[in-house]
Amino acid sequence: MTTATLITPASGLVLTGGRPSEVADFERAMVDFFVDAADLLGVPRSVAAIYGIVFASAVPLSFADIEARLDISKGSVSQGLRVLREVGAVKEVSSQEDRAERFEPDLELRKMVQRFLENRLAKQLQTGGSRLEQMVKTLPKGRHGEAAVLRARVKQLQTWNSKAQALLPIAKTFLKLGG
Amino acid sequence: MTTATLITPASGLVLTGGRPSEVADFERAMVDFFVDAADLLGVPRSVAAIYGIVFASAVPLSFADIEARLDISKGSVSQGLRVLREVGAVKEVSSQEDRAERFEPDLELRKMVQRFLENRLAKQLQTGGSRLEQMVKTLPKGRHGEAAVLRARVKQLQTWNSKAQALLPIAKTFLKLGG
DNA sequence: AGTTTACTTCAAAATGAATTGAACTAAAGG
DNA sequence: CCTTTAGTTCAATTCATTTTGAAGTAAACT
Repeated sequence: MTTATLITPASGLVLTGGRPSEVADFERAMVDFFVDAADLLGVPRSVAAIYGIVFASAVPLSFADIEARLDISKGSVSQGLRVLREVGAVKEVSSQEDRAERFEPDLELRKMVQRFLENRLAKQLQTGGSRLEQMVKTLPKGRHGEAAVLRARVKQLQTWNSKAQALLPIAKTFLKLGG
Repeated sequence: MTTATLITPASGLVLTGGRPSEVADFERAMVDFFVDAADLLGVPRSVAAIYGIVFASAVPLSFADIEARLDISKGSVSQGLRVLREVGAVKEVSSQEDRAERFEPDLELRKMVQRFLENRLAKQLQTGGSRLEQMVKTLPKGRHGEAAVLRARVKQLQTWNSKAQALLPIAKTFLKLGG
């Protein structure tokens, strides 16, 4: 088997194959797109890459396809697919051809974004909120204006925290429009 | 010097001292708050911790104060402060007492958040946009409905990308209200 | 001029996260 | 049943990022 190995500039990942190079280019671009997003969203790059390669295929991909196109180990593919299945980003479809599992994108992006907002942002804002309560309790009651300064700072954080909380549902609604 | 060493549960950082423990508690909570946020925003934890300890003090802190309270190396303090000065999160104030530099929080949080939105989110959305253009160019023109499937997927990403772009200014405005 | 104090630099060490791959399980095919 | 194919698991490795600390610079005292 002839194996041209191409380095994807941005993702640092590798796509292999002797397949038509427009396809490789397209896949590369798609993988890079999701890998970039992954950095932002705090998801492991390999997981994003797997999602990208699945998203870039019009037909469901097998485990082996993914392994070959990204040139990553079986172990990584297995773990990556597990994560993606768990969050519902990818689903298994049965194939008549052989007994290999095949994967295609499942959730709409909207739902994934929404889930991200829920899990990462909302949760974070919430634990931030309780930390702030904790802070209010431990506010040093020193003399001078010092205590006042610190109280003001905590208040500032609380204001910010609730604004962010208020923004979340707005963002959700906004992203929902139009689909 | 008696040195009680306390482990901060969430940040994994350490605060040392024989100082009144309410103050330590308060500082710990503040440092944890910012360290949590740092994870979300993709800033190194030690940098966030330094900002936190500075934010938790009603009076400007010296280099040595920071080093001692967080129990981190001089090198880390130096680098962390450099980053914070560069982004304007912290500023140097002169002290009459001695020739040590002192630091206090500079930018309002609002500006820091705004700067984050600009730099990380806006930039990301923009490079995502150009990747998408690239993808359109390399869309494989295979027969069947396959090409159509892929075109639809790219379109979906574009829609999402522009929605997010549109959301940014809204978020900015919203966060600005009330200050 | 020499010493101390205050900080910076950067190569090396530590840490932590992602990745590999070999051993394993399970189901299908013969 | 025995073999093959398909995928999982997890200890060990690799890789990237952070952190350290020792050596260096520079300004302020004396």
